Amino acid sequence: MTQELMATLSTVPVSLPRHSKSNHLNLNPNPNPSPPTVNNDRSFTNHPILSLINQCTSTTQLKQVHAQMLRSGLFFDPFSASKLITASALSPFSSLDYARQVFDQIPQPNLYTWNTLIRAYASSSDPTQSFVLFLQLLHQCELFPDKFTFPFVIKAASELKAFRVGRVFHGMAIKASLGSDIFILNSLVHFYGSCGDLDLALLQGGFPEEALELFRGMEKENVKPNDVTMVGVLSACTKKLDLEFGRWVCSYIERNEISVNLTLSNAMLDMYMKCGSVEDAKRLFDKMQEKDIFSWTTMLDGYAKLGEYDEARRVFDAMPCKDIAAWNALISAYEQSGKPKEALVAFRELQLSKDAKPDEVTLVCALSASAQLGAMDLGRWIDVYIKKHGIKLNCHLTTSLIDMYAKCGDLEKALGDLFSKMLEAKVKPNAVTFTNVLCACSHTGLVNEGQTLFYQMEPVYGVVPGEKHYACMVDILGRSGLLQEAVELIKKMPIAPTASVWGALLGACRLHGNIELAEQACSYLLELEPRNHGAYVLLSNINAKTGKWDRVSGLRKLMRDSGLRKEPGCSSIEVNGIVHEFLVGDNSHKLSKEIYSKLEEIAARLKSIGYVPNKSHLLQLVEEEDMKEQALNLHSEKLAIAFGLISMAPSQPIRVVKNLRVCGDCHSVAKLISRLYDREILLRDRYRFHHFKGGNCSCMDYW
DNA sequence: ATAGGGTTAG
Repeated sequence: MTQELMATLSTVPVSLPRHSKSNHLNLNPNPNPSPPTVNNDRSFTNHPILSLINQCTSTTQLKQVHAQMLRSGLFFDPFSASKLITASALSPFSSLDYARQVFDQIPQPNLYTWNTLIRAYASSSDPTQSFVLFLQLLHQCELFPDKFTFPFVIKAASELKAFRVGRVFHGMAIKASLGSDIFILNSLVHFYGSCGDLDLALLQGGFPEEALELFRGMEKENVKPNDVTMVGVLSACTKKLDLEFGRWVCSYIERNEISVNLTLSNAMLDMYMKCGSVEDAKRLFDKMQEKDIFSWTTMLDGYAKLGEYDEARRVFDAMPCKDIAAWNALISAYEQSGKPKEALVAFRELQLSKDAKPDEVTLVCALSASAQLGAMDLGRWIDVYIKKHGIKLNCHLTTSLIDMYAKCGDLEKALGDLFSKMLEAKVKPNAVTFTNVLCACSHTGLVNEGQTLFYQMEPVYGVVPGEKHYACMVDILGRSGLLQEAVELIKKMPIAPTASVWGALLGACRLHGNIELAEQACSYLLELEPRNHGAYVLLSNINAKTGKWDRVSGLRKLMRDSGLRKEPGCSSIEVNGIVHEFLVGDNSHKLSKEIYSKLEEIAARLKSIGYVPNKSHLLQLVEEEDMKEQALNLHSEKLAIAFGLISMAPSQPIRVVKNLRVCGDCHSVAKLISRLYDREILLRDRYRFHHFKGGNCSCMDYW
């Protein structure tokens, strides 16, 4: 829809009248006089029915007034109709659908009426409707957009980050001699700044710069920037992380005696915080006489983004009232910086506090944290919560649900259920959705489905494949043995192959024992990421598999010399909604004794069926550098599985998440446990998913 | 005759 509109708008013949800057009298203001049905008698201004409109407190009451207006004929007076539109579109109990119905019945809506509806749509959930109306205004009636119309449609363009459409509005406003209107300029400054998040903006050097250009241009046009302008200018500085210019703007505000209200102070706070001057921000914050929820949240978010969690928490605790944005700032900061456990603790706190109700953002964060931890119980609970509260499944929420189910091992639910439903409901998948879906295809070995989707991405869904999608596709192809196809795909990439692309190829080479290609992939990978521990491990693994021990020890030496060390293995498991973490040889858990005796029991049972722990040179090298025989039993994933066996009902599958690749011995043991104890085990490691059932694993022993 | 532009979380 947006694309269609953009195309239309960019070809719109601009035939706007030039708004005279001087006060010339327009001798022929309306070449097409209104039809006779329209009553232009101004005495209606004080009509008693009109005063009723202002007393309405519900749509039902408005409808009653509407009926009276129809009966009395007042509805056919454009001014009176405009009053009804304003009430139905902008009042606190507004219903845009109803406003639109009313609008469609007005024979000759005046410009005020058009503008009111365009304005209401601009800040609605569907701002494209502003564009639709704008086009109708241009093509279906004699009226022309005026200085009120443009700020609203530009606002809609900001909301949608519709850069091209917004730029067309800018051009049209200039042609209509409205290029110096401070309201239009301010909305444009904000618009250009707000388009700065797009990938496109990054490629083109950033639109915040255009916002600043507009501000500089105001000087030449002799338009005096005001406080609202400066909010937009500061916000553009924030996007550019340009502290120097930000400071200059603050002094400009002072020099030009621009009134500094709370909003402007907040914009300054945000600029200082995000551009890296916490001191300036703190100084200003402490000095501010009046603070609102924005001031507090800006400080909170600033500290959280800097990783200063204690300080963030202090600000949060000091807040006089905490709305959902404040909670979200805290929760998302944890979730985004690899602290999913802390994120969920805060999420739980929010539910207990009853300060605010979780919204889409909160739920997306909580789902993402659940996915990171493999906490499917909580993930499912959130799924139910969404349904129970009738929360509309938008793209972000659906994508997070798909991610959560896929990462927690329910690929069927993620792909078959959620993704299909998403398409059915016409919710547009975005780049992240495709990453999750392709990843799920790779884990379930859905080569054809993955390939089809990948090639549909751009033509059907308008999502340009990025490096992550290529990496997934290389993985899907390579894993199924189509190494040559994978190489061809890499060659055809319009963007430079990234480390994850080479990593995927390397993994596939390991699986299919292609040393030659592996060496190539690895050297490309190490060129991009010289400190990639996994690359060395994989390459050693392939060489060891084919007995090239010289190369193996050479690689090991290389690793040692470069001081590369493996991060400690860590596994987590969710039991009754609480996430437990285990490190290698961990005995800090309060049920540690029971866990270790369970492990002994397992070892004995395995031994009785003839199982010999796999302590081959290969595994020692690859998985745990200084692994001793007994250390096999102390791996974090084994501890987590043992804990699951003693603490969960036999009917429940055991879900474990490990931060590194699962060790070969642990993999064999998990398979046997799934048979001996008749338990499903779902183990997600850093790279893929292992679903153990009846003695087998879904990865078919290739990982 | 009526009105408009701005700041925090993802």
